[in-house]
Amino acid sequence: MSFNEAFKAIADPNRRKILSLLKKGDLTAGEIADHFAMQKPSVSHHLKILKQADLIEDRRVGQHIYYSLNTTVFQDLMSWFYDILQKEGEQ
Amino acid sequence: MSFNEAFKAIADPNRRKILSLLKKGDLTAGEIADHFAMQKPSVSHHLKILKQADLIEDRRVGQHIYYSLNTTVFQDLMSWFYDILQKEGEQ
DNA sequence: TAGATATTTAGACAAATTTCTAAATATCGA
DNA sequence: TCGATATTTAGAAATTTGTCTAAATATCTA
Repeated sequence: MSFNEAFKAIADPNRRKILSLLKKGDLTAGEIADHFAMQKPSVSHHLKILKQADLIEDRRVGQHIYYSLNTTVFQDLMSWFYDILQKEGEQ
Repeated sequence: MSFNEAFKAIADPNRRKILSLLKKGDLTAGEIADHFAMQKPSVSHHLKILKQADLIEDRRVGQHIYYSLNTTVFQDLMSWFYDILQKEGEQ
């Protein structure tokens, strides 16, 4: 179910940028928002979509909510690409 | 420019299905449309989006237009995934 | 050249998406 | 407990997307 959600999630350049930021380490919602021109509620919305697609996880630490990459779904997406690129007979 | 277009193109499940069909071999627009419940102009629209994203190519043979995969852009998309999955220090 | 077949283009419309502002919720620290 | 800070939720507006029908274009064959 989250396979299609994940593909839709990464279709947005802002969300791909969020994923790239999180690759370097966990960040709070506010720290992520600092990298964008859009308002915080908009960033929050993108975070929600990434979370629903299981591409990121969150944990609250006091007032802050930390976001981190969840790489397991990425593997599934990669598999789809591998499958497309594989030649007939190689599968 | 077509990097973002490609990510958007593969976000749609019907378009991913078209790509999977073409993996097995080239098909005409009509043959592709036969695999879907939607009308031919809708399929044609999806083919146009995939073509603009450089994910497929077309060539006319008489009345038919054959579509085929263009795998070069897939490599670029894969690279993005690789980069996300790579751990810090491994890059 | 006329009719049939294959496909795309045009234009309309509903649904989904992206962004915003305002308000709500959660937590901290004095 | 109160005010400040961090973040999300709600709801509205503009844009984009996916699909349809009708019409146009291209090619083949008799």
